Amino acid sequence: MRFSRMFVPTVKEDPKEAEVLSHKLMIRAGFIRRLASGIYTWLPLGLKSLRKVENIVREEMNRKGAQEILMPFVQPKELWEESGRWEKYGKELLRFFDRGGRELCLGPTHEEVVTDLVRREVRSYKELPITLYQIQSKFRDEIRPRFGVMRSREFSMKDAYSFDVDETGAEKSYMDMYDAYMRIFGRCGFNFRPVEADTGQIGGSFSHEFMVLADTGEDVIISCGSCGYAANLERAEVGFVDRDVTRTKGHFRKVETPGQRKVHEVASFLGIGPDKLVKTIIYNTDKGIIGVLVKGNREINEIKLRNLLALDYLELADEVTIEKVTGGPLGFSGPVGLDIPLYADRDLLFMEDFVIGGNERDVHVVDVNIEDFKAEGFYDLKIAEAGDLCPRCGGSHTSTRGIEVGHIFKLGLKYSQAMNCVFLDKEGKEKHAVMGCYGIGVGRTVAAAIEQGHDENGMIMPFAIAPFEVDVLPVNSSHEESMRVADGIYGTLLEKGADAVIDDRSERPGIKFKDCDLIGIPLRVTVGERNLKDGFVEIKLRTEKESQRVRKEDAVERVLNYAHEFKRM
RNA sequence: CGGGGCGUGGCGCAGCAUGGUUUAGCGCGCUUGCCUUGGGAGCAAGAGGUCGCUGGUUCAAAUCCAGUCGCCCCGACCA
Repeated sequence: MRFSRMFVPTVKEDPKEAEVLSHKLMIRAGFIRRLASGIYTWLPLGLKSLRKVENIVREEMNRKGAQEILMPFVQPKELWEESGRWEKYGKELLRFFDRGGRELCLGPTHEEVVTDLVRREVRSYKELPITLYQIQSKFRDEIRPRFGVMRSREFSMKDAYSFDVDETGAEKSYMDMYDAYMRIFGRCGFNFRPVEADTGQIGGSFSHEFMVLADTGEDVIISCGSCGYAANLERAEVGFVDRDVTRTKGHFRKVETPGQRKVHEVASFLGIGPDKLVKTIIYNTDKGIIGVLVKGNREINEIKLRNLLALDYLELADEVTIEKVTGGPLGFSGPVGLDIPLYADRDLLFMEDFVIGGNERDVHVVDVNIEDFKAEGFYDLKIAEAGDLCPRCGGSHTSTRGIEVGHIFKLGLKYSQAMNCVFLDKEGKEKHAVMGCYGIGVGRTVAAAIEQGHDENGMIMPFAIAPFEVDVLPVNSSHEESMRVADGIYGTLLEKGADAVIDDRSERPGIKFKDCDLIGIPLRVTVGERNLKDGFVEIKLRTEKESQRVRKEDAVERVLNYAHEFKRM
């Protein structure tokens, strides 16, 4: 490609609309432009990167025997009613009518369509297992789109669906996808981690998210420094060591705490640390009102709570409810004397003489122990933090931020049952297919690469997904010999299969250098009069500060060597 | 959906509290010419804005008021 002919609208100043780095850089480097909130056009450079990610995904999907299809973006209401999601999906599902009055939606995902396809066409166990995938636009009417293509409403996603005859097969399909994902994100050049994720209402035995590690990531990952344990914040378990605690029952007493509601207020009022307090949180659930106890300096993990009690509905109780149940106002609840089921975090087992609310205004109770009230049980109910114990090996948790680029999970029979996707097994009996589904946010993957690789000059794209591999840059385009040599190198690189661009614009060198850095092209061949006099050109890696002088005849080979090295990584 | 903010040439902003000397300005970008070519040059001459939209107040509105649309941020929500 000749730079002078390319549509690359780079911008010097940060766009007002962007907050996060990848978003700013993608706009500045001419990768994307916004059309409406959460809706973006991919410009040539961005699209090149996007396609490179897609191709890696395709190759690795195909390697595992998954087969590419392309399903419709617009889907009929009826299918969604069958799965029950027309009701459940909520406002993220964009619905509309066609001229005939038929109700449709824009596909936010394709379980319904693919299940419908397979149930129509697959009759026998002999046709299974099968994994189908597509790379398609999705639409989710996000409440608040943000961060450019990181969380947009219209976005490109690879979604794969596996159908198996039984659990064992489904697990094999799952592991195949797990492997494929490891290869995909490895090839993209990411520093990433698969982490255990919550399976949510979907159920199923396991699920993994693939997280690209980046300080600016939206998600928090908890991982163990000693063993391989890693999980997202929703899921991360906290280990514990059993130890004896000597406790005295029944020596608690009330104290006046006028106006002190919040943990830190009570703590500083009483002159103690917040970890000497126990918070009593009242929830409204589909199984009635419950109380949850957790150490004052920790937060309740509502996902764990939901899972523990198999709750469909869970919401903090309002003040009126709290007063009715506890007899005291918000901020003064405590377990002693409460007549609702109480679930306590395991921390309480190892606390002595702690402080709780007194269930009346301006009163707390000190020197309380777990024997002083009745809890249903003690469980892992808090949000994990760095420093907590690993549940597997007793090591220590660390916390990292990450960007979720892939998510795989076992669906089990959820859709095959709801939509009657059956086949005949060896015995001629009708069985439901066991399903799995596997997503990769393709656009988000490009953004993640930028979040992970950048400096003050712009993107530092991984070789495998950079829009170009090498930029041949004649310093002065009006200098004939420079242009001739640059053209020669560029032409040979193309012949040898490198994805090269030549910056033949008659811009001043500063502009060309800046653009090259901004776009994040991994390799640069600078052809300047100064070095050319002695028969030299320069090769510079985007990641390095200094460039190297090489004989102009050797330039192509050197570039190809680097390219070869990068590809092996 | 709640809270906050913004909307002025392509981009980034000033002007608006106190309406009128502003012919609506600045930086970047753009066009033409000269000059220049190792990190977003310089000089000169230009093009480009009914100040988001609608209505109102007023002799007079970018500026005040109301409505409306769009966008951004925080929160709630979320396969």
